[in-house]
Amino acid sequence: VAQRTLTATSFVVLGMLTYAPATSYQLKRRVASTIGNFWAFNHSQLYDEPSRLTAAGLVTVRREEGGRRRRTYTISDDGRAALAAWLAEPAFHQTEVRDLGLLKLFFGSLACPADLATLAHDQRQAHRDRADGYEAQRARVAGAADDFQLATLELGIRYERTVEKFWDDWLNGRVGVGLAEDR
Amino acid sequence: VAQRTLTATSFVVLGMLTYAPATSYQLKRRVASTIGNFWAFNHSQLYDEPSRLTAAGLVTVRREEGGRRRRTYTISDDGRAALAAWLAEPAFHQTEVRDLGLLKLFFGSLACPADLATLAHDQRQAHRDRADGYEAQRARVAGAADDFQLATLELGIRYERTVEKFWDDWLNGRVGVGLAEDR
DNA sequence: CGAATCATGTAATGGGTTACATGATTCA
DNA sequence: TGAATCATGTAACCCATTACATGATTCG
Repeated sequence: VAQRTLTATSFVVLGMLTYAPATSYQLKRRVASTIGNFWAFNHSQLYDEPSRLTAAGLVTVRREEGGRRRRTYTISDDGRAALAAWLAEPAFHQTEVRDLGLLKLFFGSLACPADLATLAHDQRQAHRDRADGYEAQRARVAGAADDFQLATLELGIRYERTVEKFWDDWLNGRVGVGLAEDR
Repeated sequence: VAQRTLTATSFVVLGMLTYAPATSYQLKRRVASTIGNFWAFNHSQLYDEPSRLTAAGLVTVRREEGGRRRRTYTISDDGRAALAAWLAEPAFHQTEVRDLGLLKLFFGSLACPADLATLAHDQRQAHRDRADGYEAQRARVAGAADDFQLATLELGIRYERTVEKFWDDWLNGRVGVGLAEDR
């Protein structure tokens, strides 16, 4: 039962396994349709992390005999305890927003105006699409998902609409010092 | 002039160096007061990355003779070209929002109500503080920063207010399926 | 003048990203 | 039945995180 510091990835895997045992591919699908919306995990992470958690005794594996010899992971009591402990402790970490578009905007003075306009259009569209997608998803899963998952989705929608509006305002000259005062 | 794929960190460093040559510590300070607000870089990254960029020929170093033997980095023409090329190319990468609080909310069904309430209070306060901080900062730098940097800050403020309101609504039962319809 | 903070690095570990590979299904 | 996609992994490299360390300043 080797000890190590658990990462966000660890808790994502543990959390997903509380719903039901799963293979890495199933984890990938569960993640992709939920938190993967705003926090990307590439599939190899979801193949690696369960191994580590197994080594730490937080999940157990069972490998198929024949065929593909798939590995199915199940959360252990220790795993549930670790997850519960994490949920109970205060979350004082800063939110990270990693947005290449925003980074480019920051250095906008170095870019040519045409590229900036393209950037703004692309970003507005991308965030609008994303918001639309979330709303469609919400309509689809409204019955199945629990309130917490729906709340997460709700914040996702609000976030994307906020950013969409920002780029729209930017394109229309409504972002700037001059207008900062009128709330 | 070794070739390698440039990362976001690379462009942050290159971009910061366009303002003026800088030591790693100065980079750290410039970053901390701007994009470091929402995209964290630990200081060793800003000591490592310039070395890599030097190896790639995108910046040049000059080391002090006496005293601390500080290294001062200057962006090269190749560096400017690389930055310009990046700014000109379309940005089709998904925004990443890495928020531990949101992750905990997602798994809220596994937590006890009291911990969830604490979480919500903490998050609301944290995001409010952050928004207030940004507004203070905007007031402070309004004259000095360029429009693009101010725009970045503006989005930061809108983002934090959105999230603050989300947690506030959550605490007041105003996030949920029932109310989804009334826009 | 001692403590705290500022400033400037290096080292080690491990997690994440990318790329490589290939066996199963599905579907035209 | 061939192509495309789904599914299931492995391997290597590199960046990011953490920890370690220590010399300069500042300030009470």
